[in-house]
Amino acid sequence: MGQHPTPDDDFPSYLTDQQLRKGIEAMFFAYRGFTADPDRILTKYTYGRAHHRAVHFINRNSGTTVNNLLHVLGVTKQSLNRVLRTLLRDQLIESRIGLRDKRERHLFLTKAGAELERELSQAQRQRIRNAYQHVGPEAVAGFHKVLEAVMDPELRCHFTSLKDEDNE
Amino acid sequence: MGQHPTPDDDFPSYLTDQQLRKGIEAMFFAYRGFTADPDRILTKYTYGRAHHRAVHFINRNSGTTVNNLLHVLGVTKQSLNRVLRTLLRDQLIESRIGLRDKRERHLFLTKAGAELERELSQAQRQRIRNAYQHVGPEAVAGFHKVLEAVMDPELRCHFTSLKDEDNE
DNA sequence: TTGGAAAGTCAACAACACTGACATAAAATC
DNA sequence: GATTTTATGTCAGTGTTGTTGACTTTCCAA
Repeated sequence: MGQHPTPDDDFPSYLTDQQLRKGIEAMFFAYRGFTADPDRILTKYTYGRAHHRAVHFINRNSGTTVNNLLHVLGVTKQSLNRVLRTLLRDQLIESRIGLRDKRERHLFLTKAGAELERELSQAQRQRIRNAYQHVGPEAVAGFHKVLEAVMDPELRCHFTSLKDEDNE
Repeated sequence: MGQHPTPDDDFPSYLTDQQLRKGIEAMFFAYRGFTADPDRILTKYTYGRAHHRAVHFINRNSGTTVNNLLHVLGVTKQSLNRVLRTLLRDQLIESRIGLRDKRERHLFLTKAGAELERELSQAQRQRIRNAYQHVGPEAVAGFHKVLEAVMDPELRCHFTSLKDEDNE
């Protein structure tokens, strides 16, 4: 099954189990590279990947609530709270009580938090930029298509909602 | 910088910081989907993602040594050893002393280990297959190009060496 | 024969996820 | 107005996965 040596229209060669496994391994190795630069930087601050993710999405969606953030990140509030507490303690983020709904806390980056975010995202962007430049726009378009198709549908809405904001 | 509103040849629109950030977030959400199915299965066995990775690469490269495996996985021998110990205990893998070099341990999947590997990879392949089918071969080719370009050069050799074996 | 590589083990630790339980405040509903 | 639900925060405990450092055994090779 899937090991068909002579591909035809019904069974295209890019859908063999071997090709799929190549894609799986490429995803594994690429994700390592994808997180390598920020991880290296974060060790300087005794922070981890979770802090990066929090800072990234607070910058991306300034004023987001805790509840929204933990849905986007897909973690429990206890797990997120641990990260937010250290970021608040170190004054990298700010938490403001909601105006309409006073139960909600809206999260913002401080000046120092924005600086950290920039340092992390610059390194990560540089790697992606190099890769994009190397392969060209058509490959990048395909890359985006596949990634979106691989997402869970319920996670995809978080992504596309962010994407729509870009198109303003 | 990078927020150029009117892209030209020197600064193509697919290399703006916004586009790069989209790619970064797509990678984040897609990786979640990518690991979701195996993770769900693994909880049944009280195993984790590290067990999946070990089983995957032992299946991929049957008879591999511990040293080779920890280079591919990018973890310390202590971390890998903990995983291998439980897999040995549960008789999912086998460790044979090397014939030429008796210090080396060559790792093999048992029947039960091969079954687990199949269960995990089938779920993961199905998701990738659906994505590939949905976007078509050109997008898949671009996907592979970008992933390979994102990898660290020293990790890429592990990937390409695996890839070359496919082409036998 | 000696040096060093390969493998395994033990201990300690840290990051990051989980569950469960509990508290507080405020909104929403009955 | 009383009750329920929601949003948040916190405490305790647990598990996986990674790390360092130290130590031993085995064994190839110079």
